[in-house]
Amino acid sequence: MEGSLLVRKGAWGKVEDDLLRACVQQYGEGKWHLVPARAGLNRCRKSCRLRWLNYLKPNIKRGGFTEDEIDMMTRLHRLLGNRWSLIAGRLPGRTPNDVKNYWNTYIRRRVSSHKEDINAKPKEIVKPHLVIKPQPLTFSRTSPWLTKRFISEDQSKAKECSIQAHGQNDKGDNTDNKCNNCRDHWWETVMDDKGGNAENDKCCLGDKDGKLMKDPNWNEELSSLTIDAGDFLIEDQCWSDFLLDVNLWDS
DNA sequence: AAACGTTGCAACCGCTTTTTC
DNA sequence: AGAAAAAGCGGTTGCAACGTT
Repeated sequence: MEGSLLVRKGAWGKVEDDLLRACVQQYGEGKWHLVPARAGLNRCRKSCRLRWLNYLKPNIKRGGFTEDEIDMMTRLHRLLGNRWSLIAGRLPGRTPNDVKNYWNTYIRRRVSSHKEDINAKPKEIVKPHLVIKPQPLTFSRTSPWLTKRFISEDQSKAKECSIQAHGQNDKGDNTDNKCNNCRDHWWETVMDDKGGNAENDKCCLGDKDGKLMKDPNWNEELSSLTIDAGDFLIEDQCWSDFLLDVNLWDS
């Protein structure tokens, strides 16, 4: 189908929209290569996906951007650059295409006019921003983290130990068996915003005071870090949120 | 009223990344 | 492990609507 000369291009009609909407409602999002056939549309998968994501999706917000949204967008752009999908992910109801279009019209214009103002004034020195990016961790071959001792057979064990281990450990240390179970699993959920929750993350990464654990087998650089997690994380917030927000509001 | 310029948005294109086999 | 297919992303284009001369 895709690449065929018969595939329709250009603006979508109401009938096509209805067919696509009905198809997604019936089969759900995804499997876009099947959508044209399922919906009876003479469109390529890319076109169907784009139409759904940018226009037909139910929660899409229409109309102008609010001041708050513009402020957020500006900060996020300063932090992330042209990563429109990431920026849109932080603006509920806005699509990457919306954000990109808005930026390219309103804000770029505003920035360029601002630059003209700046050119009239003496130049100020701009401090470079520190961008925190995920770094690969390295473990030695003999690290217990890579041996069977730390690989669980049952994922439910992780949840179980998170619930059981902490708060019931009257010594408050991480050396008992329950906490070893917990340590087995923290990496499975630490970057998972949806599945995990902040409470579990704090639990799995830290001791009862919210301090990040120091494990003798950790990479040296990592083990030198001791961060008071409880001071930063608020309810329902995850580590990825925290890392982003640090850069976002510290500018 | 007509010609021309500008704007805003939807859609396309090509490339990269991820997933599947 | 590697190839192919699918998904995702950002840059760019096309065009209708609107404003200006």
